Amino acid sequence: MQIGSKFTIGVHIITAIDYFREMDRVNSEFLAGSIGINPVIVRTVISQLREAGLVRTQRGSSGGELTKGLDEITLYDIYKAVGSVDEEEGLFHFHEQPNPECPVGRNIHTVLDRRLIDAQRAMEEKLRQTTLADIVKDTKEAVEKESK
Amino acid sequence: MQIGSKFTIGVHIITAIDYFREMDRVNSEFLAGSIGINPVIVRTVISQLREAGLVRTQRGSSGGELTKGLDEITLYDIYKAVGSVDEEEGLFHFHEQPNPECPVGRNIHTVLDRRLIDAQRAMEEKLRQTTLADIVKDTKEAVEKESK
DNA sequence: CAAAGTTGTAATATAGTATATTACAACTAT
DNA sequence: ATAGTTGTAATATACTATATTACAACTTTG
Repeated sequence: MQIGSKFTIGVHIITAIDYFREMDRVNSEFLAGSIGINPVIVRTVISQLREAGLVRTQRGSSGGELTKGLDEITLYDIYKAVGSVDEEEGLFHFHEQPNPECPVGRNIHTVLDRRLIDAQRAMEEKLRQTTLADIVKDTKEAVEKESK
Repeated sequence: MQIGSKFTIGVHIITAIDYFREMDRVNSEFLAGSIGINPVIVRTVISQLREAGLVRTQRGSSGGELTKGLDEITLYDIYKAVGSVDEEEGLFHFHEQPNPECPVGRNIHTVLDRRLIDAQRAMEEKLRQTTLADIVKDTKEAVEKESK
């Protein structure tokens, strides 16, 4: 099981919006071309980024812009914005009907849950430690290296 | 997206095998009853636990036993055993066709990957920190509390 | 040894979800 | 006014998790 690609798509989108800031025509079609997916998916993900307050876009008007500095946007913000993991359900799918008549069955959930949440949090904490400034910086450096 | 329930099922199985060690007839049907799933799923998961060297079972002969001490089995061992996350693919699904003709497209993968792997590892590291001895101990304590 | 019970596994079904695609109204820019 | 763009709904497709049926191989029991 994997966390859906909307997360990396979201990162790609924000990176590209900044990277191609000077250019015009950075519309959903252009982004879709860079990412290698359908433009509608781009617009869907951008909608989620907008709802999360990360980008501004306008119906009819091409392109969009970031509402915050790159260093104020973390991977976690995007992960959350696109709903990579359902808030209610969590990262780990627990079997749903442990038997309440069994001592193990009626306690395993409580016993395990704390640990599963901890593990999920540790992953999310790592995502908080990288900002989009890091990503754009590394991307530019990688592009620099190419021309040598 | 969620990590499949085979993981928590695996934890439940090992916990129950130990918890009901004294009893006989801890077969796949009994376990299925405790977990609330189909016995075939139990046998499938047990097969994976066996292949990972965590339990011993025998065709035709009811029940099974652990091959290690509970304190030598971590949540991570079970997570790995049941293949919660594909080794090749990783936890995060990356969009598969970023455009190599775009500077962002051809570098985003390399730039992001390291961070995604780090995040996944942090989660897995947490899973390594809990042993099945912890789980069984907590379960027994929870059962104790019930009778008060 | 025969009968009953159990495991291991294959084959198939079903349901849920990610992603793709079509379509179009609402809006902007020219 | 015309062309281009976004936002979003509706639908299709493919993939995966889980459930279920079936049965051969094997063990245990009487």
